[in-house]
Amino acid sequence: MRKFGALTEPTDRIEDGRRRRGAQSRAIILSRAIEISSIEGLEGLTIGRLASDIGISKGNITVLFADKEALQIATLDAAVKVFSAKVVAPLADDKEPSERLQAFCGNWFDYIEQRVFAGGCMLYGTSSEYRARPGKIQDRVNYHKNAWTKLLSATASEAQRRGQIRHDIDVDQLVFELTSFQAAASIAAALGDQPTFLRARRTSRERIAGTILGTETKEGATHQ
Amino acid sequence: MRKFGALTEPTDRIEDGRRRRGAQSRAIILSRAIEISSIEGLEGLTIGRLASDIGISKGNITVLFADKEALQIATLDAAVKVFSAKVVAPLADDKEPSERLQAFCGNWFDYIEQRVFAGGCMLYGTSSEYRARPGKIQDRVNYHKNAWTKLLSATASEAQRRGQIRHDIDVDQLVFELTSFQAAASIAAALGDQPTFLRARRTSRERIAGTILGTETKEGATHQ
DNA sequence: CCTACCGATCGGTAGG
DNA sequence: CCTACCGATCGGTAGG
Repeated sequence: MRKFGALTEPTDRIEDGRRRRGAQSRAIILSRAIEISSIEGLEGLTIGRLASDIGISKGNITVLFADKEALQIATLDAAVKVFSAKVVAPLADDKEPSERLQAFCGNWFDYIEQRVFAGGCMLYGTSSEYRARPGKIQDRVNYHKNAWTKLLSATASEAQRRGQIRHDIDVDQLVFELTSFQAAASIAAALGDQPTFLRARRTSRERIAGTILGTETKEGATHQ
Repeated sequence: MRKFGALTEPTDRIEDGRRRRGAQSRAIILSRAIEISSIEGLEGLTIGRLASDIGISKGNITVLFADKEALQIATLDAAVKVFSAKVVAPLADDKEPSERLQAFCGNWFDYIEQRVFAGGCMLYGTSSEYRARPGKIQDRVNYHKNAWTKLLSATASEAQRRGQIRHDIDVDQLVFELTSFQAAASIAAALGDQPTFLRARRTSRERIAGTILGTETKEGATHQ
């Protein structure tokens, strides 16, 4: 009897649009939640303020996210999704791994410079915020941070296997340094400390270039 | 008439001990305030919890610290005082500046390892917490962070003038890297990530050693 | 029996 | 150094 309706998806058995509107509300809530928690932290996020900012009821938020902790985790996940779309996704897999490593980090600095979030990178902000507070949120932060770290490590290792990165380079050491510079850059950007931010970007670029064999890069390998 | 009392200082014109007890209360309050805010952040510090933890009234705290922001700044200052006593003060001025630079950073890692504060170094924790929140607290955080950065820069510059550090070394670059590694180490220590903490300490030590001329250090100058 | 949303209010606690 | 309150807001939930 029922055909594909014009306004309902085949998987949506409810035809009055409640499910669709729910997804829309979730997106609006998370967008504002990211803005707030980028500046105030995930602990600074409150259901009441979030509701009044958007112009909806608190009950609406509770019904969509169960409780505050679930909202905080959903906010973190949504922020990481944006990060991933800006930094990770644009990279074509057909690039050489050494170029991809440089591009991942380059994209990261671009994404910070574009001020996608007012408080810099949510990954590093929440990493500091929950460093001493064990729980579900800390676990989720570590999960996301490890995903980023492992992406860089795996890319560098692949480059090393292909002979693009020197064999005496310790990949874990390289990634430790790169993420340390990113953490410093994220704070510098939020503080408006442009010189430190630019120094971090330059340091990252040259640190990677200094590990690469063969082709001389324009930046040179003048890591001191 | 009044001579130097046994229990009162000459500057204390009130002799019934109120000023002394006030200072004692301040010290007790600040000690607990540091413990709380090291873990929960300065924004996670609340007057009510602080009072009930110690077993005093909220009014007592308000009377000694005026308002919450003043309490937060006093807590930050008190934490930095502990940091300074552990890391900066023990160093004799008669040491060579290159040794002093290595010792400042070595002391910093020791102080983190000793878990003086549960949440690592308050300087880096608050630097992240207030990165996007302009105000008196952010100003104070920047003041303290600059003092630490400038201490390292001045020491390195002095070492360079005396020919102990290579002339091609950019001191600001060196200090940027050292403080980036410290920030990463502070978070790693709070998270219980010992490998990353040890890597940060080793990286810092070798980064400094790699800049030093003449005498070969035991660690070598194998910065890659 | 489900989801989405409302106005109102729950018990507690915030800074002052 | 205390109790006693205030205007407000917290996270969460009631009935409709």
